[in-house]
Amino acid sequence: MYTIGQVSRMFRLPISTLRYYDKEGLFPGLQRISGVRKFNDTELERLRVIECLKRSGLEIKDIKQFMQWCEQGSSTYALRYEFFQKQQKIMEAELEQMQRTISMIRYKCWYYEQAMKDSSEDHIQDMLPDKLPKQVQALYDHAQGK
Amino acid sequence: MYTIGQVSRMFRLPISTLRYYDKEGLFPGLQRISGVRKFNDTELERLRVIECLKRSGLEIKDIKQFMQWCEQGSSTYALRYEFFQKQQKIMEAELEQMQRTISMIRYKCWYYEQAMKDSSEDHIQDMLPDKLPKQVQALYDHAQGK
DNA sequence: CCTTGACCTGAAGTTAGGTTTAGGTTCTAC
DNA sequence: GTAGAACCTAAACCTAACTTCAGGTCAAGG
Repeated sequence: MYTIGQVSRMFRLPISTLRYYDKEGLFPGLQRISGVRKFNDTELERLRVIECLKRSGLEIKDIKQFMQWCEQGSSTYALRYEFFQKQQKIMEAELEQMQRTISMIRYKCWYYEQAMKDSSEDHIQDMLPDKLPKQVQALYDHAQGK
Repeated sequence: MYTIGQVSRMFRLPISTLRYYDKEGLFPGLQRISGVRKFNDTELERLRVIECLKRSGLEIKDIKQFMQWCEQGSSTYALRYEFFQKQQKIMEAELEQMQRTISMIRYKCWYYEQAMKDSSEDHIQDMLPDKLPKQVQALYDHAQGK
């Protein structure tokens, strides 16, 4: 069993954040001994899940809902399964978006490298929108979702 | 040349957002005719870049800085190049993080599918941390950054 | 003339996810 | 028995990125 200070150090999260999560209901059933929070392995695992779900863009209230389902036992497996299925689809779409964003940024890197060499953007502008060098054209097209 | 209403429709952005961007200095040198904003192709291209940079997680003030460099002409190519280089590195790290997050979510999908079949998590818990089915173990390990 | 639609402004309001503050308890060591 | 460390609470504060509001200008159509 761990105190809030120990958990804070283990996860490199401010104590205030852990208390905030608790207040928001992210640790239903968290044990307390004379008012002091006691985190056990269940809570550590939950905290790992919280960090993952936060990274996936979910809001605290949705994470709270999930934790409540966990608290309710095996009757909510189906709900929890759907929850992750849905989030998986969202994340896969976001991944694609992110890859397009990266293509745009890589294209811009090439663009300014070239602009530095030429001391001008004119030469590049003449190649737009479909006469760029092959590799660069691929980035450019990918960025536009083509 | 386009009015704010036309640009709003073209980009599916609220008019208030475009005005906010302007107020924050994201369109330096935006033309006005008797007080009314007139967006031309330069601003449309800038808006595309703004959306990309926002997706990449940059703050308005950083985007503003970039737009000011654009306004200053060819003397700032090197700065703009570095700007995108830096952002590229950030995004590539974020992409990896995101892929780990997706692995975790895919693992959880499998987990609850299995839990539903077994009507219990016990069987799965016994396989942790390294006796999961091969494909699932790969997801699990990847999620932990291994 | 006057109404309608599209634009303008500055200022206040909103939201999420925390963080900070002020004041209080509890345990351990000297 | 008192000092310090580590915990507790409620409530106020913070920030970014918008959004809403209240009030005003201006051009075109009936």
